Amino acid sequence: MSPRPDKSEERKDQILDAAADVFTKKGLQKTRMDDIVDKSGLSKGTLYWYFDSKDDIIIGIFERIFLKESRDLTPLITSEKSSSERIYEYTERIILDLQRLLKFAPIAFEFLSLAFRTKYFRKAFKTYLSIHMEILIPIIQQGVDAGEFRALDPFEAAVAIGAIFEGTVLLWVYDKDLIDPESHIKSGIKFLIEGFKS
Amino acid sequence: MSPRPDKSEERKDQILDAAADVFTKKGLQKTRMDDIVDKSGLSKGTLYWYFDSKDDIIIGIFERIFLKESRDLTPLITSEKSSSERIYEYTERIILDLQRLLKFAPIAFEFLSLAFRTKYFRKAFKTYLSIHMEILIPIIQQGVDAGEFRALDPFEAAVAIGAIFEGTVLLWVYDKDLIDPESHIKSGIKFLIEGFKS
DNA sequence: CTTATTAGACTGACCAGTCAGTTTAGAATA
DNA sequence: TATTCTAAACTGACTGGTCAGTCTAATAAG
Repeated sequence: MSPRPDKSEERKDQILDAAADVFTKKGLQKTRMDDIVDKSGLSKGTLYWYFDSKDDIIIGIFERIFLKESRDLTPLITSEKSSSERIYEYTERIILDLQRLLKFAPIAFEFLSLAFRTKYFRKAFKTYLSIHMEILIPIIQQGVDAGEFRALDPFEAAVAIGAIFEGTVLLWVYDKDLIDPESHIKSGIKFLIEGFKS
Repeated sequence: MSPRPDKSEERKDQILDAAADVFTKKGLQKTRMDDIVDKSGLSKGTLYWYFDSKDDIIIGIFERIFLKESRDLTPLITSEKSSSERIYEYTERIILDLQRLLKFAPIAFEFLSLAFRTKYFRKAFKTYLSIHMEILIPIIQQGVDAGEFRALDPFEAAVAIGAIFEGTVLLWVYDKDLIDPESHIKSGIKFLIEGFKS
């Protein structure tokens, strides 16, 4: 069809790479389309050829960070190992991706405030949470059934685990010198698992 | 001295009331000075008589939310009660203020992203965290000393408690139908305390 | 030669902040 | 007690810069 080779994926990546970089440095709002133009080495016309608007680019970045790279954690649900071990493994896997995510923390919180104002983001975050809950709840339920954990509400326990993950990152934002996300997530999860067992 | 009674405190409050309202509804960035003008019933000139800039008003709002209303929690450090009881009481006190804080959640996350970009906010959040850590750590240390808790790092434990608070609120932002901040904070803290004891 | 792609100058809406002037409440004066 | 006087308090039309998005012309691949 096209008399020229389709470079659209390459170009879109090029634009999103540049945008991610500038957005992270300057913030979503303070970033100008011209900043992305300069950083990408393309022109404004090209940017608008591939993306309809700044918001469109913002959503592209969001999906890249939060949705695209969803490692498949479902095998953990049916593993042979004990529930505790599987939760620790889940923790390890999340932590593997943590450095990448922390780099985007500055804009992550801007996305979060968008969750209050636009339906798209509200829905996306809801999905993000439910994916993780649907992995954790069965694992915990199995732990209860097997007598490994005491009688507890698996949903409440899963929420507590999620809170440790997210909350530790938040405390790190409060004080990046004081909090080490990796080790404090690990110790927090350990405390919880002990609590599940007692 | 002044040929007219000093209404500056009243006026500043009036402006901040209006600003808090509009900021929460529209966001820091999307809010126009004219929105605050309309809401406050004052004129633009008056706004700039009392505040130097929009940023100045934003900082005023921030301090009102995060710094002014710091209930005094220090008595908990030296109470007669057990460490667990004191942590539960600390939890109850935080929860008392939770509804007010959740109302401001939409802008709280905008403040958080400012923590990455401006020194003032970075410092303020650091202070906020240290205030809470300085209450929790001694309580936990006493629990360890008294044999109520197993040998654990009081700082790590305090971070875990803080993470439950902040993280539960974050999960609530992800899905406001699924998460009930009040009850999930309580259950999360309970799991941790059990973990401290085991 | 056709058409996807690229370039970047340009437009117009928007909005923080300004400023020249007006009003007000109390102080000073007589 | 009535009458200036003063400075703080207030007003809102205006300005100047900014920036998302558009448009037209140029380019180059096939």
